[in-house]
Parts: sequence; C-alpha cells; structure tokens
Amino acid sequence: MHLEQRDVGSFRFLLDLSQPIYEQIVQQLSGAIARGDLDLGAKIPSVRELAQGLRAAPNTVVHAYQELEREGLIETRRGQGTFVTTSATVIHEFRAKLAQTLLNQFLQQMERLGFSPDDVRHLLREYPKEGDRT
Amino acid sequence: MHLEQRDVGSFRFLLDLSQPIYEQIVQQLSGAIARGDLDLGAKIPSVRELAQGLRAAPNTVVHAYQELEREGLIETRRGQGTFVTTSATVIHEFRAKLAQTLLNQFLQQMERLGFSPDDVRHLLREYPKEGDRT
Amino acid sequence: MHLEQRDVGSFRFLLDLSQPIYEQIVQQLSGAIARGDLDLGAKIPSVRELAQGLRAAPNTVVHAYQELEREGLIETRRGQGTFVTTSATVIHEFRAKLAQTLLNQFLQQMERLGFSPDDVRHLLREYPKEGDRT
Amino acid sequence: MHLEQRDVGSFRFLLDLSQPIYEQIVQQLSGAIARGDLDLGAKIPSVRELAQGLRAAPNTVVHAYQELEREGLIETRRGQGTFVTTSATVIHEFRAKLAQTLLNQFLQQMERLGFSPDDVRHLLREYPKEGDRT
DNA sequence: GTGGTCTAGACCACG
DNA sequence: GTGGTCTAGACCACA
Repeated sequence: MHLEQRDVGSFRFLLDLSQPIYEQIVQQLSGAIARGDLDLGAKIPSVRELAQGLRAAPNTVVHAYQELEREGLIETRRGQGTFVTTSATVIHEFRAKLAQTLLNQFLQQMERLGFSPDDVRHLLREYPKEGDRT
Repeated sequence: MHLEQRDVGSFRFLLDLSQPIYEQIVQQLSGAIARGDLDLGAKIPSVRELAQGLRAAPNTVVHAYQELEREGLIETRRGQGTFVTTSATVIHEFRAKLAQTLLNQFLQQMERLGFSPDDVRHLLREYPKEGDRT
Repeated sequence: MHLEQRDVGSFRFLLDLSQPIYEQIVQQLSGAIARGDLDLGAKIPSVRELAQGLRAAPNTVVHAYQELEREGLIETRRGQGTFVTTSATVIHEFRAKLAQTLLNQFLQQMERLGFSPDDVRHLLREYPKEGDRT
Repeated sequence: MHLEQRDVGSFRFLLDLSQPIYEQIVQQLSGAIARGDLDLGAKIPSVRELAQGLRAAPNTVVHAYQELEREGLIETRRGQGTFVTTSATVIHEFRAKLAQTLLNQFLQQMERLGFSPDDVRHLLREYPKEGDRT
C-alpha cells in the first residue's frame, strides 16, 4: 500500500494524551512498516503534511522521523521527502527483536505478580475475554 | 513474612536509573503484596526508613505510598505507620485486574507488529529462549 | 577532573557557526570523556546551565545530551542531573570505534585524491608543517 | 582519458543518499581531475547530460559545476560546453592544499580523542585492518 | 532544582 | 517543495 495524499488526514487516529505524541507516531509508523502495511521504499507524508494532519508542531514530527531513521526503518532524502527503507532485512530484524523484547518484559511483569510462564500460557488459552483494554 | 527493621536495607535491589524511582517502589511493593510475600495487615517501612534504605528523597517514597494507597493495597494509620491492607479481596482483584490489563496491552502491542494471538501462543510455547532482556 | 560551577562559562570555546551547535557540544563533550578529562560518573552541567553559558536555547543542549546518551557516554537521571557513564568499557569502545572510522574515512578521501596509504604515511612523517588549519 | 557520451551513464556509481548529491558530484569530479583521470582541457558532460545520467535535477548539477568552477578546476565556455582546466598548476595546488586540509582536520579530530600525531602514525603502521567503513 | 516534551514560529541547504 | 537546525518560551514529571 502506498500512502496517498488523501490518507494523510486519516492519521488522526493518534492523539492519546497520556503518551508523548512523537512516541505514538513512532509506534504507529513502525507498526505499519513491520506489518507490511507500507511498501518498501514507499513515500511517507512530509513533516509538514503530517504535522498539519495531526495538528502537531512540525518539530514533533521531525523528532519521530529521526527516531525511525535511527532504527533504520525510514530514510530521508533532503529536498525529496521521507521513505520507508528498501531493506526487508532491517524490517524483519526490527520486528523479531521488538517482539522478543516485548515478550520478555511482559513475562517479567507477570512473574512479579506471581504468574509463572505456564500460568500465562493458561491465561492466553482462555483468551479472548474482554477485560478493560487500556 | 513481616518486614523487620533489618529488612529495609535489603530493599536496595531497586535503583534501575532508567526508570522513575517511585515507579519502581510501587511495582516492587505491589508485586510483593500481590504474590503474598507480604502478609495481610503487615507493617511496611515508614517513609523515612525506606527513603534512607534506598538513599532516595522522602518525597519520592511518599509519592509511591500515595499511589499504593489509591489502589487500596496499603493503609496509613496516623501515628502508627503504614500497613498492608487486611482485605484479601482487594489484593485478589488488584492482581486479576492488573494481569488482565498487562495481557491486553501486550497482545495489542504484538498485534501492532502483525502477530495474532495465535502467533503469540506459538511464541510462548517455544519460550524460554534468551533474547535481550530490556 | 570534575566540572565545577566556574567551569561552565568557559565552555564558550565552542560557537563555530559553520557547524550545528548541538554537534559541537556532542564533539566537545564526547572528546572530553574519551580523553578521560571527565571522571567516570562525574556530573556535567545541567541543560539550563550549559545553555546559558553558551547563549544557546535549552532545546539545543537537550538535543546534544540525548545524542550522547544514545551513545551511552552519559546518563541522565530525572530531577538529579546528567552524569558521565560509569562504564570505562563503553568509553573505551567508543574511542576505538570512532578512531577507526575517522581513519578509514580519511584514507578514503586521500585515496580519492590519488594518495596511497604509503603516501599518507610519508606526509605524516614530515608533519607538523603548519598549513591552513580548517 | 576523455569522457565520451557513453561514459555518462556509468557515473551512476554515485547516489549515496546519506550525502548531498551535489557534494558527491564535486568530490567525484575533483577527485578524477586531481588524480589525473581526466586530461587537461578535456570536455566533461553538459549539465543536462550528467543530470540525466544521474537521474538528478539539473539544478543539482549546476550547483556542483559552480563549485568546481570556483576552485578553478573546470571552465565553462559559452556555447561550447564545460572543460577541465588547462592549468596543471591549478590542479596541483588544489590537490596539495586539500590534502593538507584533510590531514589537519583528521589530526585535530584524533587529538580530540586523545591520540597524539605519534599515536596516529602508529595506528597507520598497522593499517590496513578492516573496521567499519562509514 | 532537574530533564522531557511541546509549540509556533524562523532561517538554511537541497532538489 | 523537502528535511535540518534553532529560538524562546511553555508545562509536566521527578527528586
């Protein structure tokens, strides 16, 4: 999928308040890239476009884009715009590493509450079971 | 188990630097209560004692205790000190609710990376598998 | 050496104009750390102090400090200040890696001008020889 | 060596993305002239030809050519095209001056890391030694 | 007091 | 038009 002009406005699904805006941009975009919702090399919205769409300051978007570039997920080309990396490997490794980190953190938190990995497996078996999604 | 005076110093297992100190106190204490490592109604260290033991500012410990009190996990009795709640129900519900929240958050994060709950179950089956614990 | 209050003002040896200010801060501080001019764990000037001393915006200093933290050369502790890392290993590896990178870049540039590594060795033997230091 | 029409396309060895394109053109061409890979007075591609060959904007090539002309390395003759300077002296001085500048900059950077010129000589003696080429 | 985030502008280099 | 850097403020979380 390519981001068309008309998609920009729809990025307004962010705006959580309790989390830094730039962090939310990072998570949404890195998620979209990791899931493959954005093609390799696809152009993403310009800093100004996205800032306007989110009603955020341009600097906030810049902050997010720089973090994504540091991860290697996007590339910026002066005067041209910002693009998803063309390396599938980078994306794959990012996804795998982040998943492992999230899993470890989660299990560690559960362990602190007295749930063993086996307890967690059991909980997961009875999922879904809508509790409060926070 | 009761926390004796001499136990206070051993709380120095905290101090992560990369995380707010008050947060770490909250998590360690709420974890100990949820796991049952602290008896119902047990006395916990005074603000001053704990602050000294952790070499933290008293304000920081106050902040943590207030958060724990808001959850109902501890009670402060003027002139007597601070104690673990005597209600097993409160603790049980805290544990269950927090676990559900953590699980939901985790699955949501994994979903953002393109892992379905089934994928997660599968990952969990092959656990443990040391990645980078962050 | 510890940075005393009175040292802060002397940081005004920066201000190059042709280079981003935050970059110059990064280079000066990382250099001081790499050379061992700053002790392990030493406190460095607060964002506001340094910003004032350099007559720069606080954000500019923040930018520099975040980059240094990303390299692992400094640690920031909310509410306490910013400190040189306590890991000699991190510093040593930073120094070695950066030196290697600089050497490679330099030789590559010289090669583009038609100087072989042997030519460079020869040039270096007749050094110093004050040309224009830019 | 003369640049023939068919050579233009082969200039596509540029395109680094992380560096300004006009800068890369300047460096490649000035390098080729300094090394003697381009004859004195040789014709170099027109702005349009090179821009097409590199799939770059004509403005970008113009920018590069202006910089090379400022250094005296190339000359533009209205209606005839652009040519390498016919002065061997200019080229020689350019090469010598740039080499001296690069050497000084390099030694200054190394000094900032705590390496004396002698340390650098020593490092150079053990070269090559593949580190990360960045 | 500290650092973290954000705004709403500005100017510059690049294409 | 693009992104990169910077300013001079602001508010918040933390110690």
